Amino acid sequence: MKILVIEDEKLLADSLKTLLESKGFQVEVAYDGETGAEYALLGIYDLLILDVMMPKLNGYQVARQVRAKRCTTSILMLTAKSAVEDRISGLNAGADYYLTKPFDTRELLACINALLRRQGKQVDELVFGNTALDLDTCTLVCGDKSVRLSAREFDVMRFMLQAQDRIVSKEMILARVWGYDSNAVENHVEVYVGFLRKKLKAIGSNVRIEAIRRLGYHLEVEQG
Amino acid sequence: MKILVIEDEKLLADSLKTLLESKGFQVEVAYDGETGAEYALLGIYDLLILDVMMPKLNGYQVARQVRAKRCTTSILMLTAKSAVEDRISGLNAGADYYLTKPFDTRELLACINALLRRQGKQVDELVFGNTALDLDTCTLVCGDKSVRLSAREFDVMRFMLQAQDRIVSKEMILARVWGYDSNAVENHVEVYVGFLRKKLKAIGSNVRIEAIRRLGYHLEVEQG
DNA sequence: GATACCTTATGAAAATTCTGGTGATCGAGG
DNA sequence: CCTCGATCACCAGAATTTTCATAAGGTATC
Repeated sequence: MKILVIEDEKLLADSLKTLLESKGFQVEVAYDGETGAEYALLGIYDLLILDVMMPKLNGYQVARQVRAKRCTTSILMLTAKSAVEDRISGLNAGADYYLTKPFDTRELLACINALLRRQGKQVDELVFGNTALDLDTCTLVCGDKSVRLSAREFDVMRFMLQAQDRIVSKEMILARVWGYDSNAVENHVEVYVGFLRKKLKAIGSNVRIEAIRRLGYHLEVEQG
Repeated sequence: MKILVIEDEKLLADSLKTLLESKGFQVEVAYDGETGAEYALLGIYDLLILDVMMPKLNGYQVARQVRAKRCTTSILMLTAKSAVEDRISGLNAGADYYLTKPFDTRELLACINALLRRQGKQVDELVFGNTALDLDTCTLVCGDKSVRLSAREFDVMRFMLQAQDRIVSKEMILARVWGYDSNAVENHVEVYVGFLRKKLKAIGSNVRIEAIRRLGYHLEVEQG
């Protein structure tokens, strides 16, 4: 689970980082809105924690910018402003939750869990067509047959399943699975899609990974 | 959009119903936790608004019961209890948002919008006539028929749909889709307009791409 | 050191995209 | 109303790009 904290108060930002890392999250920090928005748009985070009052771009602007680019990462807004109007602006700008400082750390963690749960990233299996991906055992299951996936295969498969009906580009898969700063190339994705197709067929799944030229891949249920 | 309100204070429940219906939602009300949980488990609602203090089953219990049955309807908890512990219990019981009474109606509506937005129920699409361009799957949809567009076809179609009623010149399309510095020629546009017309006809769309001599192209809805 | 996994490389295959040409259509001007 | 030039539609095949499948070399792990 990757979380991006966008917060200009260094003290708070760093204590957030420490808190969240102690709970097993991967955390990165941006200290102003502009770099925050830039990071966020990579689309590799599961959650943004976003302060409102910041230099360069404020939190509302960051949220709007992120949503305008059709980035669907969950946003938790965190701010000293407690007026109702501010909460409304935050939610309308695209935030998913609004918490006012000072906040209780247990409440923050409960919010984070609620948001991640809602993303369907905490369930123990992802289902598509007649096939399920068991997140505990990294196994593809179809009827009474099943096959274990390697770590990479699993990451790629999970990302595609989470995208649901949307088309996922190879860049997105690369950024998410290999990391945006790795030097992996698109052929890696192609090879792993090949592996996955083979394993899907082996268990008799009706799920097909369809290639869409220039755009990426797309999951489909085979009709027949 | 269907909303279920579970609230024992009849006055509040009914005013919520009125408010939400005035915003175009379909609303049903349950006046205690037991019947509320029963209704909720039908799985036909897009959102539950759930009071905590209620006879028979309280809000936490309802939420837990709903989640235990793997029902993923969004839950907005609404209560007079404002202690942090209560908010944490609510979120951990499976709620997606926690609002304390008395609440501002505009804030309530902003929350509801945020929750429904997160459900991704509204697909991203451009609509014209009886036809829609699904931006997630790059597909033209008309009734129950649909056809996938190639990357170029999609770019051209999107540009025209975004132009709405305006006439778009071939230069504009070239600049926008192929890039102002490419060496593509106007015939490219003509060819792709041809492709699009064929696909529009194939799905029975009433959208026509009309050529306007010397000026460019224009979308029209065929009258019949 | 055997096994599984990840990365890199390659050529074949497939689909999209581009090209040039031909015939159809339109509108202006006589 | 007819002619002519310009514009547009359409087609078939070429060129290019993208994807697939496979193999082989590295690396980590037990």
